[in-house]
Formats: sequence, C-alpha cells, structure tokens
Amino acid sequence: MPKAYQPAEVENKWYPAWEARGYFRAEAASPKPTYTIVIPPPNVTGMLTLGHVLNNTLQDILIRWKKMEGFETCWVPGTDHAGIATQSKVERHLKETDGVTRYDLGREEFLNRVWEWKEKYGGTIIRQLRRLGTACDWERERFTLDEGLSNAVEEVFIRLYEKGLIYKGHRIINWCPKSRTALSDEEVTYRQEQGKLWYFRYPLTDASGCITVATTRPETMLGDTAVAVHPDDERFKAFHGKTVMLPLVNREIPVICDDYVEREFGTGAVKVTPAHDPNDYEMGLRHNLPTVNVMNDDGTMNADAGEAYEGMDRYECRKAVVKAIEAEGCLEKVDDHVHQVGYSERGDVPVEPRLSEQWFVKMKPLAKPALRTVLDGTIRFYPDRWVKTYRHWMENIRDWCISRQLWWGHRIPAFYCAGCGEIIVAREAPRECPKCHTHEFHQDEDVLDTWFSSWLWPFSVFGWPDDEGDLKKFYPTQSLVTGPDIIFFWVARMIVAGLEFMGDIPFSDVYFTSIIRDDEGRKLSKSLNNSPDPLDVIDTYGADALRFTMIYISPIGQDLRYSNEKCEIGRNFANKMWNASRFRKQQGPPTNHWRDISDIGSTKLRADDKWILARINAVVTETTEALAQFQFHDVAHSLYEFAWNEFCDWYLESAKAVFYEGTDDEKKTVLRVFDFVMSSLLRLLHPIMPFVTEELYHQLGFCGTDETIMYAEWPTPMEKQRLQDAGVTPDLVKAVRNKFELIRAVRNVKASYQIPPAKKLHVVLAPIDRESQAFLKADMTSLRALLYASRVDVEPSYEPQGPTGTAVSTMGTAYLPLEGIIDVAAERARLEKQEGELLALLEKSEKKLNNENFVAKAPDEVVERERSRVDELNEKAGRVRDQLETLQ
RNA sequence: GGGCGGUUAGUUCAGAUGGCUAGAACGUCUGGUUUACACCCAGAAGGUCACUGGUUCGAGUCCAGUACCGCCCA
Repeated sequence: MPKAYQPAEVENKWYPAWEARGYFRAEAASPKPTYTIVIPPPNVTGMLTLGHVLNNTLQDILIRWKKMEGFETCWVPGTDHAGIATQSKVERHLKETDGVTRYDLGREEFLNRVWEWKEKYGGTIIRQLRRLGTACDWERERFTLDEGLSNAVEEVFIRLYEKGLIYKGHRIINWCPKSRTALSDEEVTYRQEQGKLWYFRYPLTDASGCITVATTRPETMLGDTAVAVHPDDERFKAFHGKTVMLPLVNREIPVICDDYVEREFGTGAVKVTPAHDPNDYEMGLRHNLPTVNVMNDDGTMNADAGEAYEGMDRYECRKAVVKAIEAEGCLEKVDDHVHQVGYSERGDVPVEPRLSEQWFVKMKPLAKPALRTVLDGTIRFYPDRWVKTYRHWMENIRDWCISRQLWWGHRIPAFYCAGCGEIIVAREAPRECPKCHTHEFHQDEDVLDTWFSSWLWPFSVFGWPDDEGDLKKFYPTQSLVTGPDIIFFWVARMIVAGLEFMGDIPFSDVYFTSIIRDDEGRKLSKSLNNSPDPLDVIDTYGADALRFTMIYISPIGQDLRYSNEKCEIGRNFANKMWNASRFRKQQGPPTNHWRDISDIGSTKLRADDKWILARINAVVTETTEALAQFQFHDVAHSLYEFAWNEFCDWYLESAKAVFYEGTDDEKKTVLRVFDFVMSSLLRLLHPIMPFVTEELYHQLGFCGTDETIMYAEWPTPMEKQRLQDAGVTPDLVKAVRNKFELIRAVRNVKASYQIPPAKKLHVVLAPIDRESQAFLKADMTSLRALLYASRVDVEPSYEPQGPTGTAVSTMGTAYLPLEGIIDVAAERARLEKQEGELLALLEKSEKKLNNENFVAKAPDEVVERERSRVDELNEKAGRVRDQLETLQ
C-alpha cells in the first residue's frame, strides 16, 4: 500500500467493476423489500455542477445504505429534454455553423438536427455522474422523449382533456420574446429594478380638461382602450361616463369605473391595455373593452402600434413614445420608481404579458388531495418548514399554461378539423370529423412544457401506463432528493400526478438540499466564473473527498458555502482511513473471527477495548438514526470525530502497546477488536465514501475478491446483554475518559516546558482512591505508551522530592521529576491558573446549591449532579493547593 | 405589502423536547524526522451566543419586540 491514498486508481478500478458485476441493477422479481429513488432528471444538455454533486451524493448515500440494509434498491437515472434550453442551444449552434435558422430548415429537419445534436453531445452529465460513484441502475436510464415516456404524456393529456381538466383558452400569459414562446407563471422570476413612472395627460374629448395617468410601460399606451378610475374616488367623479382622446393614436376611449383601481397609486387613474396586462385584461372583460395587441411575438411593435412605431423594439418604442408625448405637451412629469420586473428564466429577458390562445391545466381540483397528503404527513418534507411554502402555493394555485411555441418537445395531441375547426384530442388524427365528416386534419403546432413530462417521472420511468411489473414493484418510491427551487415546478406537480394517475403518492419523503454558494456567499454562476468544475475537483482530491466534504460542510436547511480548498477535509480524511488500514495490515493478516467477538469476555478485554466497543456501538446507533432522519451533516461529523479522534488518536495508539509488547494471545484479542471496529467503521462510511471503503475492505480481507462492501451487512448495535457480558458499562467508559484526562494533563505539563513529546520521562501517578489505583494498574502497558513514558509508577502516597512537574486531574495526580527543567515560578503560575479555574466553577455550582429555589424545584438528578460536582471540584482544588504549598 | 429563514470563536458552521465548565473544522501560536499518516502528531490561545425586555430555580435554547442580512410570494 502506498503511503498516501491515491484516489484515481481506486476509482477507475472499482466503478467499472461494480457496473460489470451488476451491483447497481434492481430486480423486479426480487423477494426483498424495495427502496426506490428516481433521480431529478438533469437537462440532457447539462453539465455536472456542484449542485448535482450534492444532490446525487445524497441519493447515493441513501441507496447504498439501503442496499446494505438488505433492500432491493432501485435508483432510476435519466435526463429531461429541456425544451427551451435545448432548442435555443441548437438554434445558436446552427446559426454559428451553418448560418441557418430553424425556420430555414423546417420543423422536421430541425428536429432531426436536434436529435443528432442530442446523440452527440447529450448525456454528458450521465457519464459525469459515474465519476462520482453513483449506484444508479443504468439499465433503467430514461429520457423524457423516449417512446414510453412520450406515451405516458399523451395518455395523461388525453385523460385530463376528457375529464375537462385541460382546456384551450385566450388568456394573458407570460411571453418570452427571445424564445418566442409562452411560459408558465413559475418560469418567471421577478427582479427589483430602478425604473420610471411616466405621467401622461389624456385630453377629454369634450375639451373640458385632461385626465392624468401614470405608467411604467409607456409603449403599451398605443394599445390602450380605456382609462379606469375607482368608482368612489371623489377626484374623478366629474369624469364618469366621459371619453378621452388617446394621444399619438387618436383613438377615443372611455373612462370606466372599476374597484380594481388603487387610488393611492400614481394619480389614481390608470390606463387600461387589455392585450398587454393581466389585470387590464380582466377589466376589459368586465367592461367589454376591445383588445388591441400592438406587439409582435419577438417584442417588436406591430402595425397596430401605428406606422411611426411599427418594427421598433419595445424599448426603443418606449423612448419614442415618451418623446412624442412630450412633443404633444402631454407629458406631465417623470418620477423615479422602483418596481418588480418579470424575467424569463431561460431567455433572461423581461417577459411580455401577451394575449394569446394557449392550453391550460385546471389545477384547483387536482391540488386538493395533493395538499392534503402533505398536510397530514403522508408525505413528509425535510426540513419540514417547506410544507408552508407548499401549502401557500397549493392554496393559491392558478391554472398551468402547458403549451409552448417550440418544436423540441412532446407535440400536443390535438387535431383540428380543416372543415369546421372541431378539436379532437387523440393519439392520432381521426379518419373523419364526427361533425362535418371532412377527412383533413392538422395537428396543433405547439409542444408541451417540459415539466408536463417531468411530473409523470416517478411512474412513467417504470413503464406506465403499459408495463405492470416494474411499476408494481417500485412504485411508490421512497425518497426524493431535490432543491427547494423546484418545489412548485416539480415536487408539487409530481404529487398531483401521482395521486391522479396512480392513485397513490409518488414518494413518502422529500429531502430539500442546500443551495451552494461560493466562499463569499455568492450564488454560483457562469458569469461570475465562480462555479468549479466537479470533474477537476475529483481529479485533484478524489470523488470520495468531494462527496465527504460536501456532506460535512452542508448545513441543515441553509445555504452551503463551498470552496475547492475545503475538499482537503475529505481528502485528508480518506487518507487517514487509508493509513489506519495500512497500519493494520502491518500487524499481520486479518483475524478470522472479527465479525462476532462476543466470545472474548470481560476479563480478556482491556479497558480501552471496552471503551472503543462502547463508542462504536453508540456511533452505529447515531449514524443509523441520523440517516433515517436525513441528517447527513450529523452522520459525517460523528463518523469523522469517531474515526479520527477516538479510533485513530486514542484506540490505535493504545493498541500499539499490545501489538509491540503484548503476548500472542493478547495481540490476537486486540486485533479482533480492532478488526471488528475497523470493519464496522468502513461499512458505516461506505455510503459516503464508496471507493476508498471498498478498496480498504478488500485490502484488510474483510471480504473476498469477488465480494463487495456494497452488499456487506449494515452494522447494528450490540445487544445490551452482550455489552454487559463484555464489561462495557457506563462506569467503565467514564473511567477511561478520566484516564485520558490524566494523560492529557501529563502531556500538557510536558508541552508547557517545551519538552519534545518524543522525550521519554519517568511518570509517577498518585490515584485518588483504590478503585482508580486498580484501574490504572490493570493496564500499565498502554498507559505507558499513551503517556510516552520511560517508566510509570503508581504510588498513592507518593511524596515528590525536589523539583517536580505536577498534573492534577480527576483520577489522580501525576508527577514528573524534572530536575533542571522545572521553573518554580512557572509551575506556580500553572497551578494557580488551574486553581482559579476550579474556584470559578466551584463558586458557580455553590451559588446554585445555596439557592433554595434551585434545590427545591430542579429535578433531583440535576441537584445531585451539582453536589457531586462540588465534591469533585473541592477535592481537585485541594490537591492543587497541596502542590502549591510544596512549592513555597 | 405577506410569508419563511438567518444573526454563536478570525472564518465556515454544530448546539431535538431549557441544566453547558457553549463544541468542531479551518486559520493562528508553541513544540515535534515517536517504527500508519507532515494529506501528520502533541499542546495552547480565542466567544458578555445581534440587541432590548419577559417567562423560569436556571435561557444560546422558550415568548414578545428592535436592528441588520438572505430567500420565496404578491
């Protein structure tokens, strides 16, 4: 074994082996209980990001843990087709290489090109995931445009249409002028921007004056069809029933009264543009206003905007309109105004509210049961505060706009009769129109929102609606791990779809991951160039290091601050495990009976052996419980703490004493304990660090060449009786802790005189009582090793002669005869400081005990603990004072 | 405007159901070629737990309010 762990070799060896041996494969015919996770499908065009690393590491941890617990685990990987993202990427690519647009190529040819592109560049992320070590069932990999999944999409569309839950309607929707498609409400993000509020005077047609309206979007005035005031607003009573002449356009439009108008905003009078604002549209419906659409689908002005503006970009037009209004003397004033502007998530341009005909899903009836299953705890969220967010969205749910004016995606299965325009929703065009008996149909040009396929993911991946085998075995799934940013897009809709189409929840637990930021707390983004490439990180530190670090630094339910250097934590930890194993290998071949050590018995075990057994036992319990609660952070920390500080720093050093000086029999016993703990630790670590643990499990001979740690048994806590029989008791654990405190006190004395740790000294221990004396004497070998002493004597009534370093600790006092080194003043200072600390604590405890209320009201247990603490502190302080006296 | 988080060592974070002498990692300082590991070992320093009140024998932990930071929704 090399001196340092070299991850690349180990990773390249094991991953292909695991895959080839079918360890990732889930069998529908298996008699084992199932544990299923479906991956949140990344975009097929995507590259692996740190967000994916975190997310998939967590899923892998769950899957590998459950595999070891004996479940038939199934982790379905795959990608989605990412309608807008992929289409625009390919369009850009075509423009750059061939100089053509999708319109030049036509729909069919363009789609061919997208598929070509997908075959060539798509799925990169899937290959990259393997580098992380993910135990995905690759044979079950799915893509949202696969035949089976497309089938599910059509089936769902038809069913919902037939149920009256999908309809086509004229509505104001969010339009992305860059991608030239409709968007759902959820795909719009709002940003606060410094804008302006323009005040325009519209003259009354009866020449009795003007009415001033305020607007943030002057260009839309070209499509105004009314001015609205609040019916109760006294200021405008005189205007009721009148009309104004719209400047620039010279259209006569009415002044209407509507409760919607906010009297405090602007002047209290608002311009009404039904074709370009959702609220105005509603008002238009109430007042039978005409709609005038003044824009093209790319955000330029159309002919209805007037000759002067036709063809102008909307923002150019804004300037032009303001200028023209000013020229007409109708610009009253301009104020600075901070407001929220909706941006298209994909296009990164301001969305334009646009009146158009789109397909919608009626969400209200579907949302009801989906809300209930979360509120009643059938589906649990971690952290559970996300329930509130979910609830708020579900209770205020709006219809879902599912049509997109794109080509890449599932084409809407709706056919229009050429004769009478009848709409027929079906998988294929009918032969004949049931109404007019024409034979000519054309299919709807639009495709469906990508999420309209993703929301079916938990059952469409298993072959719904056709295949029954996989579906029966693996649905419902257990856990979903995803980011809170897609709680509406995806999580909520999957719950809706699961209940509606499967009649059952899609998963029982949802774990929401942290959002990853850089060291300074900024979001990772391409433009900031602060998003490290995970593959580089894996090359530098190793996959296990990255995985462990991510878990170790991910706070509970908060943003995670990442930097590459932090991966040293994981790298160093992997190396620590590597070297602990290296050390073990140097002590000889694996012991045969490390799995079960219950035959050893209390008398043969040293105190340190019993202590480490108590500790591993506690860690097994903690780790398993934490995993069940999705407390990954705690898992990483308690394993790290145990492995490094307890197992390596204390137990391993203590074991050395036996390995180097013990009898064969003693050695054999300690080796068995060592192997028992080491193998348990490796198994506990395996879900987080799959590669290094697999390698070490083999290196140490815990499994055969053809076996794997992946299917090794997950450690379970030892039974109480067994612990009892082995002498592993709370008192024993306490005694060992006190021994360590004593050892630390001695080291402290050495360090305070700057004596190199390697210098072996004679140490005399004076235990406080017979019990402690017996305890210390029982294992002098490891005591000497841990003290790094040349000689250790235990003498209860030792009287130091000459200059002596003194370490006062709970179990006893240690003396280090250090002639020539001891500086009396320094020794006094050290002991006085300790005395000061002890007295401060004493005072605090005594104050509590002198408080009658405390003694009367606090639980007996707490009072008792305080009393024994006072005794202990008094005793210790007494010994410190004795020492000080001898230094007079 | 509504909702949800956060504010604890120089830095990043832990601290269920109130009992703590407030922990860890990194960083800092001191000393180390100890036969697993310098990707290491031993030791040390470092905190009025944002602020103000309240409940309680006892508050980092519970309640109310204030300030600042962040996210989501309108």
